[in-house]
Amino acid sequence: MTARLINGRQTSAITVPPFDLVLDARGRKQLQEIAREVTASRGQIIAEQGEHGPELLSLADGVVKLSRLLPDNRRLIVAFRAAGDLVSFHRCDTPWPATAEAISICRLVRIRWEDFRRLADRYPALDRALFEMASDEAAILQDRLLTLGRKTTEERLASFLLEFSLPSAAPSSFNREILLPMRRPEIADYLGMTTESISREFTRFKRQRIIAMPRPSCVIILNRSALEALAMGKPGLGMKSVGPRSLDYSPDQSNSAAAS
Amino acid sequence: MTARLINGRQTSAITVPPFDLVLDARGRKQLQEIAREVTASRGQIIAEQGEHGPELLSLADGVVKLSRLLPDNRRLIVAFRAAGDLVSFHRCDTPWPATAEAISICRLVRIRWEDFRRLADRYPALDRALFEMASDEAAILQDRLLTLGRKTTEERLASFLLEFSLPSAAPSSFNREILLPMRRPEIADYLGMTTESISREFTRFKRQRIIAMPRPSCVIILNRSALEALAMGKPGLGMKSVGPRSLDYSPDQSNSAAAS
DNA sequence: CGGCTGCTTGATAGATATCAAAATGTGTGG
DNA sequence: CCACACATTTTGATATCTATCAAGCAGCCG
Repeated sequence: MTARLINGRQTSAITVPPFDLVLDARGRKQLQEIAREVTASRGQIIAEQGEHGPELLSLADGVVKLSRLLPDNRRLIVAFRAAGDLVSFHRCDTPWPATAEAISICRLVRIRWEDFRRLADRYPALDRALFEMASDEAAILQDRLLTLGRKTTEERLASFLLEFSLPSAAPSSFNREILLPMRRPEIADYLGMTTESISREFTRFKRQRIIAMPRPSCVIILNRSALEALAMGKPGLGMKSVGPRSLDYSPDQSNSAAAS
Repeated sequence: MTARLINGRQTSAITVPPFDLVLDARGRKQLQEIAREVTASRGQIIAEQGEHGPELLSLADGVVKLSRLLPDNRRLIVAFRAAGDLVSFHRCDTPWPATAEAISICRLVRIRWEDFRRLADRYPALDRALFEMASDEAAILQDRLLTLGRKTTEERLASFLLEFSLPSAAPSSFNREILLPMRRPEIADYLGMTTESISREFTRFKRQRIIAMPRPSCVIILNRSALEALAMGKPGLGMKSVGPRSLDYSPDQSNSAAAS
């Protein structure tokens, strides 16, 4: 029943948080007028990679996974989206770069690009907001690239758990508990590993008292700093090995170039 | 001498290609007025991860690598930039998400964010262009994520070679030849592998007559379709193994959700 | 209380990193 | 222009991680 959210966020009326922020009351009203709501349930494909969608999609509630496929079915989940997120940031004249699939009951807000553009012409801040979202997204993807390219399975899972626990301003007992809306194979496809490896690393974390796990979908962080050390790849703090190393390309001159 | 470019593109005056495209003559002139040119040579750090740069940087000439670092020196090159590219797409109030380093002699165009914003207020198309660049970047990063997360070393190197050969509209003999501005350790850090593995895969490709390599920095593509098959992970066309497979999460209902 | 589906665990194989050394390329100075 | 010295790349032998293959366990729903 109650749709599980990644972090317990909750929305009710038709709103698109990132855009609402930069609009005045009138703009918000116009946004609502061009917005339509639909729902999807677990397993439903919301948009397919390669397909040209005439609409911008925002997620009001639920969780969506964005994934890319190789011809032989190897798959990688590029991102999970939660309430308040835009499903994808691709430009309107470009096909969907990934397939979007609901992994829980979702409420989606649809806005036709055409209508959005008209609104954006009146509120240039919308374009700026779009840019900022896309650029934040790029930074996050860069981080994930480092994770998939250079971290061990242990470090990847640690990074994953921290990513899905709240930012943890005050370490209240609440955000120690993570309710995972995705299943093992989805975590595996998100981290570029196999279900089995995910499971083994979970077990290892449990044995080391870094986490507890009353159910497979609920992880309780017992030792956040250990997780953080692992996620950053801090050497000598529980690492299995040093992992691939990188040669240093010593700059053959003093550094002080463009950046003022 | 002649700075080696990734793809032989060439620029001369102070221009910022992606912006020039959406500006009129007057706008281009104003852009030139707020732009300053500097140069950097191989090994010079242009901007450091975490640092707040007050300027937008565009690359007029040369090649730059953008990399992220783990505390124990594992490193991943997030992207290479070539003539005409913006070095980074991060928003101005955000620190550099990666370190930028010149890997050949570079001519950089600097524009203060402050000045750029003033211009963008007059030319909203600039913000839109920025968005489109960032969103294209995100799509490319998603692709790289799939490459690093799910492809074998062989497939990754194939993807890499194709990425750095020209788009190949007409298969002229020219774009069969790739001049690599980066060295083995840099290719390794780009693909999340080791120098040795890169070298071994190159050797294998040579033995299979897929490429020729007169010098380490020059690769000639002899069999592009074989490379393409490998890069996509086509099964049964020279693959070493099937790689990790992904379970199917069969949607428990017919698909036809939000996308009209 | 079955029968599932999804998760965990175990044994093994294979891919790729690591360590070490040889070969090749590149640049410099005579 | 050639020879030498250093940097880079390639090759080889081995270890290790993680995927693969194969059962066994739970939790869940009918």
